[in-house]
Amino acid sequence: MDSTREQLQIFVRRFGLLNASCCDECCGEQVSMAQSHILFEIRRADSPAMQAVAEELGMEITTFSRQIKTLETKKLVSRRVSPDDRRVTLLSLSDEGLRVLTQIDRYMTKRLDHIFGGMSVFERETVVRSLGLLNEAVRRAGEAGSRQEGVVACRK
Amino acid sequence: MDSTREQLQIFVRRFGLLNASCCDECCGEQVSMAQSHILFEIRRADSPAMQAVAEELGMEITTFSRQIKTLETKKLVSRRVSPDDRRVTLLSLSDEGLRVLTQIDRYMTKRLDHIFGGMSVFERETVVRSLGLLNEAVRRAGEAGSRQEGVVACRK
DNA sequence: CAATATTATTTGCATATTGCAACTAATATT
DNA sequence: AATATTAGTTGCAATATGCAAATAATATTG
Repeated sequence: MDSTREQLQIFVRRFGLLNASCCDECCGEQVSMAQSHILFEIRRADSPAMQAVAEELGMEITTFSRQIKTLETKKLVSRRVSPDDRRVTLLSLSDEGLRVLTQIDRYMTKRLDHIFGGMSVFERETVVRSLGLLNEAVRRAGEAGSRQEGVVACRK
Repeated sequence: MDSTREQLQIFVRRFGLLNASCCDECCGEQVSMAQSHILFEIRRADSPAMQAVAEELGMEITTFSRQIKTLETKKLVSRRVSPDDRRVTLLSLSDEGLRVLTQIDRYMTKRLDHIFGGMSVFERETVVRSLGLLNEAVRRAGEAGSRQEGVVACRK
C-alpha cells in the first residue's frame, strides 16, 4: 500500500501537468485549470446548482461563486434561478462553453491516446478497468462521510 | 478512450481532494498541498537541485523559489550550495520535514487502505499493477518531448 | 402566522499564489 | 577577456483563496 500511495501521488501530479498544459496550449480562450474542471462538471451533471458543483469540486462556495462570475463574463457559462427554489442558481454551459470544453476534451484525448499507445491491448484494458474500480472505490469510501470517520489522530 | 478521459479526470480530482484534506487535517504544521508535493519530491530524489524539483513538479522556478523560502523558514527544508557548481542549490528535508511528510504518508495510506478495503484481493492487485503501467506510460510519453510533438492544432 | 432558523449565494478584506520581466552570481563558450 | 548561458532571487501586478459578515429566500416552530 505504501508504494501505491507513491504511485498515485506521482501519477496524479503528472496527469495534472498534462491537464494544465492542455488548458494552456489548447483553445485560445483563457481558461484556468480550475475553470476547466468547472466546465467539465457542469456538463456532466445536468443544470446543476452552484452548491452541488462547488461541493463536487471541493471548492469553497465563495471562491466558486467568483469563478462562475468570471466564466459568465467570458460567456462560457450561464445561470438561471431555479424555478423550485429561488435561492438556488442553476448552471449550464453556453454553446461557446461547450465548444471550449470539447476542444479541451479533444486535446486530452489525443494526449491520452498517445500515452496509451505504448501499451498492449491487454494492458490498456486492464488499466481502463482499474480506473473504473478505483473511482467506484473512492466514491464508496467517500459517501460514508470521509470527514468524520476518516479522521486519523495524527497530531503530534 | 473517451470515457477514459472522463474516468481519469474524475479520479484525479477526487484524489486531489483526499490529498488536500490530508494536508489540512493532518499534522499541526501548516503545509499547503503544493508544499507537501515539494517535500514528497525532495525525499524521493536524493538532495536534488532546485531546478530539478521545480521541473518535476511543473512549477515556475520563481514560484518554487519562494515556496522553498517558506519551507526553509518553517524549518522543514534546508538548502546547501552544490560543491560541484556554486550556482546550484541542493535541497534536503530537515528531520522535522521528514517527520511531517511521514505523517502525511501515514494519513494518506490509511485513507487508501480504506478505499482499497472495499476491493477484492484480485481487484486490488489489478489496480496497483495498472497504476504502475500508467506511470510508466506517462513517463515514456513525456520523455519524447511532450511539448513539441504533442502539440495539437486546435485553435479555432 | 409571526418569529426564528436554515440555506444559497455574494461581497469585503487580508493573505497566498502565480507569471513575467529584470537582476545577480557563477560557470561555459569563443 | 568578452560574451553567452544557467541557477536562482526579487519586484510587481494579476489571481486565487479563506473567513466573516451581509442578503435573500425558504423552513421550522411555538
